[in-house]
Amino acid sequence: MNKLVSPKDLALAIGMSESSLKRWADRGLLKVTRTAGGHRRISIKDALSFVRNKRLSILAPDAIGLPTRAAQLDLDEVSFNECLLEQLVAGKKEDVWQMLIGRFLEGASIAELGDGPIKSALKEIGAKWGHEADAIFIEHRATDICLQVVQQMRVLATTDAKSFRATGGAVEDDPYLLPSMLVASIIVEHGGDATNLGPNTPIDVLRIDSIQRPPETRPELVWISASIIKDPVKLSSQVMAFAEECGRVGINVAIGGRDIGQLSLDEMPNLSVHTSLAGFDNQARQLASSNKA
Amino acid sequence: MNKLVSPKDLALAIGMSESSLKRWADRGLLKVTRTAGGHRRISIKDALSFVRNKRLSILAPDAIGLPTRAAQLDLDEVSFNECLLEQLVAGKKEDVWQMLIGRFLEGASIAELGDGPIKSALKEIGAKWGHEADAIFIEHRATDICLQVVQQMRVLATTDAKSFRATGGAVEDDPYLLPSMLVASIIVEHGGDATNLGPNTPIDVLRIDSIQRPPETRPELVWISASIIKDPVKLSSQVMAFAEECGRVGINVAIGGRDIGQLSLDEMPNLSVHTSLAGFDNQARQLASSNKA
DNA sequence: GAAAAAATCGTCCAAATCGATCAAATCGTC
DNA sequence: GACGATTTGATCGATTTGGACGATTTTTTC
Repeated sequence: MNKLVSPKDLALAIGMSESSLKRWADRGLLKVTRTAGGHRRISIKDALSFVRNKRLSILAPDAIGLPTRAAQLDLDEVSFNECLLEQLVAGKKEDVWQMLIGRFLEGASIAELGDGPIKSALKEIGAKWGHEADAIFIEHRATDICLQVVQQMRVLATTDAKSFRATGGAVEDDPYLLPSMLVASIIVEHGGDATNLGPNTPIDVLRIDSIQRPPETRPELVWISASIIKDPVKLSSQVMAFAEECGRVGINVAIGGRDIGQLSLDEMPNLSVHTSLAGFDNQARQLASSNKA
Repeated sequence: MNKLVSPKDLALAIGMSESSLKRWADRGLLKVTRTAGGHRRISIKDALSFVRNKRLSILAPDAIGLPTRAAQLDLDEVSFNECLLEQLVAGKKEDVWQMLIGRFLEGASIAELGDGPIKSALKEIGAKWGHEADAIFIEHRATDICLQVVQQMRVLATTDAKSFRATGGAVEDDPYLLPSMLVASIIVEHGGDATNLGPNTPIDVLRIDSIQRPPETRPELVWISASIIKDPVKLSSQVMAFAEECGRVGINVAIGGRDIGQLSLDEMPNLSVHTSLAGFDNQARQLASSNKA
């Protein structure tokens, strides 16, 4: 994953000329290191970030040491999702990695991938089998694979400059890691600084990292993920109270998750209820752009 | 810490050729000492300053690192741990990242870092505060930061060739992610192929990915992490039964974790009880080397 | 301690890359 | 379509890199 490639290799991989690569590097569009003798070397991470930013596609993955991708360009969305589900069930880590990271590099957003293939695959996996041991096995393994991929996307999307801050996690008694990790990654993708408090995080804990902080260090957004809700009534009132407190100090609250429908939440100007990751994506984009100005 | 490395090691570590390293050394760009017979030797200190100076990135840390033995507790070690604890409590993601990944790149093994700074910091965090909201906040945030770092080490350590296979996870009702992730990373560090089934994984689920697989695809090692044990008696008998079944088909079982002392386990040839990550580390090393032959 | 195996030496050379230059291709505008 | 501005791709001699070689040193093994 962390090999160095030459400008020629990368040029070959993306079907551009070596001259252009060198020029882009010299103009700072592509991060390069130099050998002691002055030759340019590009880390895979920087190469991939560049490919994604420039909206290029990798035509010859093997030129930069990436495993050749099975012909997926001609796969329509439905069969892509089916194929991913198949690989996830089979535990083919590398194949899943290639499929998802491939899409990511072609410009797909984390939210798109999370709402689409990942969500539908995990939903299918959760639904098709019961709670037998083998069902749990498939689910745990698939979750671990997805976690690794999402974490990798988070690393690939990380930039130095942080445009806004956000904190969040999954509610108490919700053990799911992935949704909250996805939201954190989406925030990072938009240049934000995300603190993911992970699964099983009571609202009181979110309060600590938001309202109870000194004003300058407060996040601009708090996200709440609720895949499993034990006590909808209690959680509803907790969220409402929390959102109101946040509203008084100008913090936005965004909530989403599989079981979000069980909550009854009043309308509030600073409270967004998202039924998909796309909602978080939009909100993150808005926050990022408003902070840039 | 006065370890010497050869040009080949350093070349491997930074992804350059041995020839170039030798040439650079002869040109005076890289400080080298010579053995009596004329072989070049480079101190880690000089190697790192060279790498920093040239802004090269280290690709294969294990090439210049040695699996060092028992942690040497000098003053530096203590203040390093104190500093890490401080940064973790403050939530300084980047600093923690830099400290731990830095150590990793300098050659520290994942097991060392897990047994040393990470374990002591999280233990301290868990102990010092009670179960108030702010304590949970600190703990969740610190755990997330450590998880990201360990995940990244796992990626950095990943190689193509897989020398052996292992599967494992944390026992039922144990929600902790980190220990099992650490073990998975250690396996990968030694060239193994690790399937981490994550927290809250019943023994029956481990059975699916081990004994119940077709013989050729069975893992050679199953690890069990037990940070929290709800029913020690039941778990003991479950583990014993599982280990016995594994023994019959030649699978090794390794168990460890904070609350491992609560279990009463009989001696078995294929069952290892580890009180630290170093135990897993050794076992992984043995498996890797025996498979290479 | 001697023999065998592995690592490193210095040297050589083909291939890759450098920076610079320039013609061709592409773009935006009129 | 014409035209200036920009981007791209190709080419050049000079330099750097990486792999190969037999000879020597270091490490491992018995």
